[in-house]
Amino acid sequence: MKITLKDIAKEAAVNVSTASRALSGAYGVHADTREKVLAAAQRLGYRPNLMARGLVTGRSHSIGLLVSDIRNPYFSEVARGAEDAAFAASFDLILCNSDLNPAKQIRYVRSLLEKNVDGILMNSVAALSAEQCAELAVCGVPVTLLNRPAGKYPFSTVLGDNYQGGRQAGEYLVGLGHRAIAHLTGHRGHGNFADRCRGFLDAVRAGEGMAPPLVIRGEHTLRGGCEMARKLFSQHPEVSAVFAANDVIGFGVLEAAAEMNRSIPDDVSLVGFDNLEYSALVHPALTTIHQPKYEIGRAAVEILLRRIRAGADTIPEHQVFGVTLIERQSCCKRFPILAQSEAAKAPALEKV
Amino acid sequence: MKITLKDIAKEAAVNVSTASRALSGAYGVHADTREKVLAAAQRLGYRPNLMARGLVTGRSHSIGLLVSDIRNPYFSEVARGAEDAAFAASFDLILCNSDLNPAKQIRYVRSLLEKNVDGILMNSVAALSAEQCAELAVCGVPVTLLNRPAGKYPFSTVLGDNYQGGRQAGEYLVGLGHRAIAHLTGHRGHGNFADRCRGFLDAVRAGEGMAPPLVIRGEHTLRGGCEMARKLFSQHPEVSAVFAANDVIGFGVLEAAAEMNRSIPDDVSLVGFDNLEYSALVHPALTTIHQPKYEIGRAAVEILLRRIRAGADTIPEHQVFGVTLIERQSCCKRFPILAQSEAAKAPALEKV
DNA sequence: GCCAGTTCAGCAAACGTTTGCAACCACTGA
DNA sequence: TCAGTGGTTGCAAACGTTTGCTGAACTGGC
Repeated sequence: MKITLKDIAKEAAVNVSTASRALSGAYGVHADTREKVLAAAQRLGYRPNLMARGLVTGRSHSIGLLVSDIRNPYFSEVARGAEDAAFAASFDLILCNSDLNPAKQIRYVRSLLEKNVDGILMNSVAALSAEQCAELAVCGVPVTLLNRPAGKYPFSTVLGDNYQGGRQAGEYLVGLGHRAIAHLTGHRGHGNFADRCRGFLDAVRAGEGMAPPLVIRGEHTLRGGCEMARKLFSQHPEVSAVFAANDVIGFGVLEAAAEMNRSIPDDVSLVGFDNLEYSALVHPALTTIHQPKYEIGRAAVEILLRRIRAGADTIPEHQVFGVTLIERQSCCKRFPILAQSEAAKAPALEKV
Repeated sequence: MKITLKDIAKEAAVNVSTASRALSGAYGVHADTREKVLAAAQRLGYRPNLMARGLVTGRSHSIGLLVSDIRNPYFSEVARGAEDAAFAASFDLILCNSDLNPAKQIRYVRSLLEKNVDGILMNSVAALSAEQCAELAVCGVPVTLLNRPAGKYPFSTVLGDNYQGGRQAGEYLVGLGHRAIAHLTGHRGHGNFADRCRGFLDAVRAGEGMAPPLVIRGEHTLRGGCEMARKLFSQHPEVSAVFAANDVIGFGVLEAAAEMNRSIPDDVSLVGFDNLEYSALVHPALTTIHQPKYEIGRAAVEILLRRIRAGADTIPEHQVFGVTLIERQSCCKRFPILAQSEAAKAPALEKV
């Protein structure tokens, strides 16, 4: 039923090898012959079988995309950028949702390798054991990490400038006059969150008359953000500003604030990180650090493709994207005098 | 470098064919032999090459997922459900973003067929020409449509109950006392939108003393919703309730309302469709028709898998999921007397 | 008219599996 | 003893490509 190279070779009265060369546009086939073959292929509606081709070339023209959850709008935006870049290079993208579960991650990686993907794009290797990382490092296909530092492994990386973003958020809140600021973030071990936190702390510590910054850790989800904010609002009423390590956590803060009748921005100012599409729609619209998510996805596959073409043993490439603060309605100024008096009477905050 | 079946056959001192049978668990290989082969495979870290297997079996163990845009939270939720179901069956999912562009769609489909996918999950075939649909219908792999009716083609379908959803929305608004209600929807040709519209119109027409319902069409995006709402608010001040054909359009209405100082729900009530995660977070939280998106994705691949196993020439399967209205803060009651007087003095609305 | 060089086409092996078929062996029952 | 049987294994073809190698045909220079 399916038209193969043999069929079109017969139709064009040439050998399969000649047909193959004609179709691939290889040098060394006569113009007339090529014409004949092309016509035959056209007539019969020939479509090459990529599995057969892949078997001999060792290439599958596909790459794996391993994210924690595609429902996270951060990743769906990254995925779209990645897919567009892949499509442009006629590669295709195999989607995997790992939930950051190491067993699932490694199972996905193995399955991708069995399928002979030409490269792997991964969200994180943080949860993987050292052996698993080592397995990944020597698996024979290039790997690039999305928004995570590579550590000591030979992976390429593409990141937003998390340190600078954290710093911008901190400086902005300090500049607004806030003196008691909290940071709501994920559990330890997320490289990008760690950098955001460092930037934030550096900015706050550089401020004048600041209460020591408070860092609360929890799930980096809406639910987690909500829980952290509840705790914060009830235990630390002196805090007048919050930096959420991502917008989704920030949405949770909004929810908790509504629940507990704390007005944002009047009672507490809030800045997020990522600038998701929905951050402009929530109430109040979220002031946040913009990360070029689509571009990160696109750059990640471009780097991957370069390495695929160059051979897997080339040195990894690293790209970091600048970030910018987007001012919306979730922050307001705090009068210095009030801030100072509050900071003075504030109890000692948990030091990080 | 890569370990093949031949290597483990040599290691276990048997023939490749025996090794193959042992590993596939086929009947007819002695327990001792199987043990030996399994041990060898384990020792050498054997991983089968799925392209080679696919070449002979004709199966790739992968399915294509063709959506308009994965950034649309509706589709990322569906995609997650689909991927989970595929993963459970050790199939994998190739992600394609078509933007509903027919040329892109057909290019994706061809590319998927070249890769020998075992089935295709598609968002829509509405934009495809008759020939393109026919090509798809006879392509040799089963196709299931997501949230779109199949028309006359032999595709399976999985949908939310769009008619009932539209009807529920309409009845709810009528029950609240609204007498002049508008519907903001996408352009003609979207089967699911058409059903929502029909349900809505039936509900409104069944109401007492209703102004003829107004239907406005535009892009089914946030931007489109915003534009339609601007037009609506300025040209039809008598309208006291809006049914948006999906939540994203509804978000646009929210934006336009904020811009034009129309309060939702005090001036106009709004109900959406889909119940996206963010619909609970916008302000005011959106009353909407809930569709089980994750389950739709999962059911779609389960249907697809059943058809793959049964053979492509089996008859298509259709599944429709119930929908429910989720009451939040975007609607309020309208006093009948006021509604009637307004309906009375309302100019004739555009009839659809 | 001959030879070297170039262009083009075909042959066949290879990629790593699965699977139909044949061969072998050890029994069993007559 | 021997045919028949059933369980186990091996041989080889097949899947649809790509590609190195060989050789034929043609070209042009002497």
